[in-house]
Amino acid sequence: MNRHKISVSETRQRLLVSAGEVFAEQGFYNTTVRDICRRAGVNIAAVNYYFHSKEELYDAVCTHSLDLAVNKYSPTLGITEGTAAQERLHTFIRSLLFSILEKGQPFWHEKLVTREMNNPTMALDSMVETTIKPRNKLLSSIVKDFLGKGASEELIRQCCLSIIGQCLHYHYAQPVIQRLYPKQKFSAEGIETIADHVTRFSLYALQQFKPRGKQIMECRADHSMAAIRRGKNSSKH
Amino acid sequence: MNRHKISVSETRQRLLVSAGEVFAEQGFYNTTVRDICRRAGVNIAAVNYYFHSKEELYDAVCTHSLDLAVNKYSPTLGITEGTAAQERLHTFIRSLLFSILEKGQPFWHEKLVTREMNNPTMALDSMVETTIKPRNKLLSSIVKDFLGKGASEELIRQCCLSIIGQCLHYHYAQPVIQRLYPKQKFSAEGIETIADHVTRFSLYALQQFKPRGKQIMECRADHSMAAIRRGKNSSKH
DNA sequence: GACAAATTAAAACAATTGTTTTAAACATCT
DNA sequence: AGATGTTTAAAACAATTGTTTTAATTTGTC
Repeated sequence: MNRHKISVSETRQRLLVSAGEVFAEQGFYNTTVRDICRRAGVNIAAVNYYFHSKEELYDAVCTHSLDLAVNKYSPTLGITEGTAAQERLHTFIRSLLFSILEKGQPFWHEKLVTREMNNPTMALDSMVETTIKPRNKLLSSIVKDFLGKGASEELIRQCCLSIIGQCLHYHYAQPVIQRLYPKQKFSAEGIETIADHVTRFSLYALQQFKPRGKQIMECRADHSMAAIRRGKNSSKH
Repeated sequence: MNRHKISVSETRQRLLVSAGEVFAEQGFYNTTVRDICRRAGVNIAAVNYYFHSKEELYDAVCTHSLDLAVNKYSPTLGITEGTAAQERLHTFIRSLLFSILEKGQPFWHEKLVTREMNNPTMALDSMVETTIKPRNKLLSSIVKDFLGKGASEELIRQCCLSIIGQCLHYHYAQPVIQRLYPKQKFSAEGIETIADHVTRFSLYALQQFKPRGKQIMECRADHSMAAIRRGKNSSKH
């Protein structure tokens, strides 16, 4: 009977994978269960047999991809307390960009989240709690390091939105970016370049927002990014 | 007979208005012709009578709203050659933000374009030519003023994307911004505040990108934005 | 091998979509 | 007023969606 549920029927897993692929790519509303089943090589009825509906399948995909995300590819990764602020910023931006622009299962969740931000389903509320708020908190702490104690909550929030906005734009506007700049590459190499720019752009701005004082000199510092770049892929073609 | 086509049946106009409203709000795919007709107080068959299909109705809305946009509310408005670079930047950002965040007929077109950028239909290609490319060219020229002659095409492009990205984020991520910051207002007053921040943020970054030289002092200048603010609504509550 | 449960397959269902048909209502002109 | 062309209204159509039903097949256990 149901003594040992070994291999919860590979069909279920196949559905989960195919659904993750399509949902991350096209979003909830633009995806049909027939498409999912076709890719999974599975009968249509399977989605209602294993999950009870398209919605619950989507929920399953969300929690499953969240598991993958937090366990293996959290944007917090490598950002410790001790790290210098500008490097923490760079790491944050880099991870975010990779997770929304790179293809592949590990990055499904961020794509789902990014879609939800723009085109919500019933899953958004939980995503706000599990993913967006923590991510925002992390970025806020980084921004705070730049702006200092005196910075208002509003300014911090606005700067966070400016940074996130720059990143997500490459995801949201991908169709038109491809047309405007056909040479724009979204390979790993290309994403690194984008990350470098966004970091530099934001760094420059943040440094200027800092209250008047000693940083007048250091804000001019161009070696800030150089220091970040060094040791990664300093010689890129 | 068809000697003088007076008053092309108010129904057609009602359809055009309702369709513009709904398309701008929900995009092409999420809009049903039944919804459009209901709002217009018109029979379903009317859309196929006056326009031949949902697609052609959408096309009509696009060209009609483009007319309104270029004739009355072009983002070029007020940006002349002589104006100071930072004021041109502020004007550009302000107009863009207003046209995607404010409600109302005059701003339909930018909302349609913004939707197309993310979720293309057959209309995107023409929009790229008529709206996006010109707008990009304008912003590029402004950015160039900041970066100077020596700036590479790639840097200019990246900075433009950073600026546009910051603005459109407020449109794209509106559902989640509302949840994260319930106090965020998108009234005219609120939009002005956003425009001020995005301008300042971008200004600071651009100034730092400028090749080394005289601007070391002036980049620190906080009065740049103050000068812009002055004369608009210098005392806001 | 036989029986029971779990899984798969095919077909059908109900709801929604854009579109078309059909006829009624209206307007215009002689 | 009556004929003619234009516009509206109601209903039906075909295609697509998520879901369910029904029966066939496979799997596990004795």
